[in-house]
Amino acid sequence: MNPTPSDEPIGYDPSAVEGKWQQSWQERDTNTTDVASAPDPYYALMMFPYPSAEGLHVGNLFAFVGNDIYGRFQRLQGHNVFEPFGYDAFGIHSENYALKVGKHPMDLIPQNIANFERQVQRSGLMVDWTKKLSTTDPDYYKWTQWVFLQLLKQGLAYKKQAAVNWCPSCKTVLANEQVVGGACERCDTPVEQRFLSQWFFRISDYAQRLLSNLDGLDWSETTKTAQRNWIGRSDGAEISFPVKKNASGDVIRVFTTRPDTVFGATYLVVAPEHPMVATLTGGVNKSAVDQYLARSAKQDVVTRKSSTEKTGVFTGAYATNPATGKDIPIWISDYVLMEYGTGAIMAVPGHDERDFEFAKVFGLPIVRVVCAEGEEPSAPLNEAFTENERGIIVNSGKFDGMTVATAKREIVRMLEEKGAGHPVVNYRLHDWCISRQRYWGPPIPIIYCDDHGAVPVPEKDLPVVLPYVEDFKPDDSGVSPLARHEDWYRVPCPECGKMARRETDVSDTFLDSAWYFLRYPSVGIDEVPFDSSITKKWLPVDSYIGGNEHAVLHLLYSRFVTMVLHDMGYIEFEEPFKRFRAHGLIIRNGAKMSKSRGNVVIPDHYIEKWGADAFRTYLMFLGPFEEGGDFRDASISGVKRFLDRLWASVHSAVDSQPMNSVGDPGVMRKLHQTIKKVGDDISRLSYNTAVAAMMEYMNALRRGERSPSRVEVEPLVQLVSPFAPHIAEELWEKLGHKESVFNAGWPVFDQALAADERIELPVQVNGKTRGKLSVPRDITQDDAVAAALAEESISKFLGGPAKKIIFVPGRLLNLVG
RNA sequence: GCGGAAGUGGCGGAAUUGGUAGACGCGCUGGACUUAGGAUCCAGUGGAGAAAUCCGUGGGGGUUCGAGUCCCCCCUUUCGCACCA
Repeated sequence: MNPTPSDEPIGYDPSAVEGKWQQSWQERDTNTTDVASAPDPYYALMMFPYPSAEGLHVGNLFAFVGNDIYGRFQRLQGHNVFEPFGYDAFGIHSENYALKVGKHPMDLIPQNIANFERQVQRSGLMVDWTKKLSTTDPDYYKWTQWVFLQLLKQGLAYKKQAAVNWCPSCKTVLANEQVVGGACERCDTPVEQRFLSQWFFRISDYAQRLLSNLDGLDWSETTKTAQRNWIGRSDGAEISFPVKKNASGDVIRVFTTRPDTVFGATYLVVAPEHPMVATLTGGVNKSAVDQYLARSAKQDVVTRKSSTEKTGVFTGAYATNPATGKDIPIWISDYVLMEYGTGAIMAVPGHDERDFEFAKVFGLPIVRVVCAEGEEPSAPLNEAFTENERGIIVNSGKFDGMTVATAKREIVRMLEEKGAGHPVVNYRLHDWCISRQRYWGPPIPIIYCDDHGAVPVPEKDLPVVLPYVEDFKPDDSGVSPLARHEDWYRVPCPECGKMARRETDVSDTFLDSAWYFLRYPSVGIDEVPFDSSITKKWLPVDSYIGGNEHAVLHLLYSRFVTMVLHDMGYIEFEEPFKRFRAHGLIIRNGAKMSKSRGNVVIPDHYIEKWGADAFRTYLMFLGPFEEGGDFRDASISGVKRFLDRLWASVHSAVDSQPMNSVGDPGVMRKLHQTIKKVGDDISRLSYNTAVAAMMEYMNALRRGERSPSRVEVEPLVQLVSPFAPHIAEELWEKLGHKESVFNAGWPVFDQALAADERIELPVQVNGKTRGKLSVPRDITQDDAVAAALAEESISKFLGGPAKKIIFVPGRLLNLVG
């Protein structure tokens, strides 16, 4: 006789079990991957974290566990899984924090990493710790500097004086991507404009390739969309407007996506920073223009980009509209941006909202050149008519009557014949500014020599080590703190040996993370950044999981760097991540977790109380992995109860039953259905439903106080192992196995055992469910109808004979009266 | 403004192709065991109704034998981008 469940000791002590197995994994190298000779490599990568001083929070853990489950599942499928871990520890975030607490980042970061690592280890990830990296390690950033030199070699790194975003609080330049709504992404301070000499990467050269390749990637659709929008391809034309005033043959080139409206271009507008402003401006207008330029130069970027109020000034000059032959005035306004297109536009107030507004403010002519069907060409415009789907061209000479699409093509052809225009594709994507006037980053490996200019540091001299300096605080000078350390920056020129000066700026953290996935498998190899045969074996990354906040920046930069290294012949692939899935965000009380809200959850005490296994499983159970969910500690107990019942079931099965016990047919059917479902669900990261399926099976195992037998419960240990690895190992051992459960493979799914021979067939009358019939799975339509009509509770809804019968074999019967 | 995602019980959420709406868990209710239970186990649990039955997936239309799922309009929330010509 089996003991009744209520007499069993229920519940187990997670900390003892988890400590035991974490130690065992370490001693037995269970999680170490043989990168050199693994026969069936699978690279399961997660985005490496910034090791903050607060430590790991549940948002990090949610992502790591999601990846870990996927990696462990792939291992159970027979792959040699490589799951590395590292730290993205350079950057403003670390540095600002170090300043705040009055410590040096070189002292602080190792402490943070140690704390972080303790937490990560405690959560039971299948990480190969022999391949750990930190971007702040000279052995790593040596190669980050090498990457910079490769881009330089390819002509893809260049220095230019440019208007850059300057955060007066962080005292550094920000990339366009780090400016959110005109303010610093990090501290919300309004960003100012400064003119500094900066290093840029020519990512815009790769815009089309970065865009086209997206189609072939197995990535979350939302991420691909974000990248497409960021790259921002727009098809249009460049049109030249000869300047009337001077005889030197100057032309103003404009970019437009609406060449079909060129007959309605009644004035031109150039950006205040446009190089031709000075030559255009004459006599009486000069003082007004100077005033306007001074005003907009002073204005911070926030106000300029956020206010839609139109301001501007007339230059006094005119240009000729190549379509109409008429002279039109040239204005200056800050609603035209120098960084997009040519920095000049043709204004078509009839068909562009911004131009319309501007024309209204300054009383400029508004001409209609597009009509809706049935509308009079002379109909006045009370607002810009921008609907181009149904638009018909009017007041445009021989082009009248054409659709917008046709006119676009024909008018560009006409302009081309006149030499006044040609089709052009423009991208929103700008070159990547990588200079940072800060301390905490890899020094850019350049030496400035009076005779030889900017000389790259020879590769043999890498790394250019970031020196330990006490005063690493940035100042308002616009140069890095390293520029205050002459003993560091005074070095001989590599070309001629004459005293020269190091570049004192450091590079953007996004450069650190743009290639780390290439390094992981080759960690420990000092001669090269990534060994070619190991790289060929492990890359591109098979599965990459990370946050959608990096949908644009990190993922785009990584793709760019990978393409460049591919073009240089270092690697054989040009896309680094075959498959990418963005995980969701864990929120708390309906709000995003943040320090300012004080709702950040640190996992430590949850793990202490419930165990890592229960906590991991709970995180995966609280909502769809790709959407995230609300963290509420209320329902952890349900998951722990599930693990307790698993524990009790295995113990009772092993302790009180013979080895050759047989399973109940109904339970075994459910088991095989569960094996199938859990495997399918994990494959598509539907972890919450996988957990639900296992719980459902557990309910079936113990329904009516039955004691499950060994064959019923043993495979469940394997199914649960990706989620709750420690208890799975313990129970696997209890079941008599000597090897790790992660070397045991996935339970074999038997289709025949999973099939139900009888099913509950829902019967509808006129589309409303009126009953269920227990019938053989392969029942014929006639038999099903007969059985349905025999049921008084069903047939009573059907007045007479059924006029129509819809029968979906095995699924449903619908009788239409 | 543009683009994406989403609105389902008291709560978190299921429903892979149009086919039993509410799996699984929390909570709640009842019971068992117990000196006790905020432990454990079993069972029940969308709403209304004594029942038959009716009503139910943000709101309103539509397609269909059948709609949470498809189409049109509207409302709400949320995340990106935003004077990009």
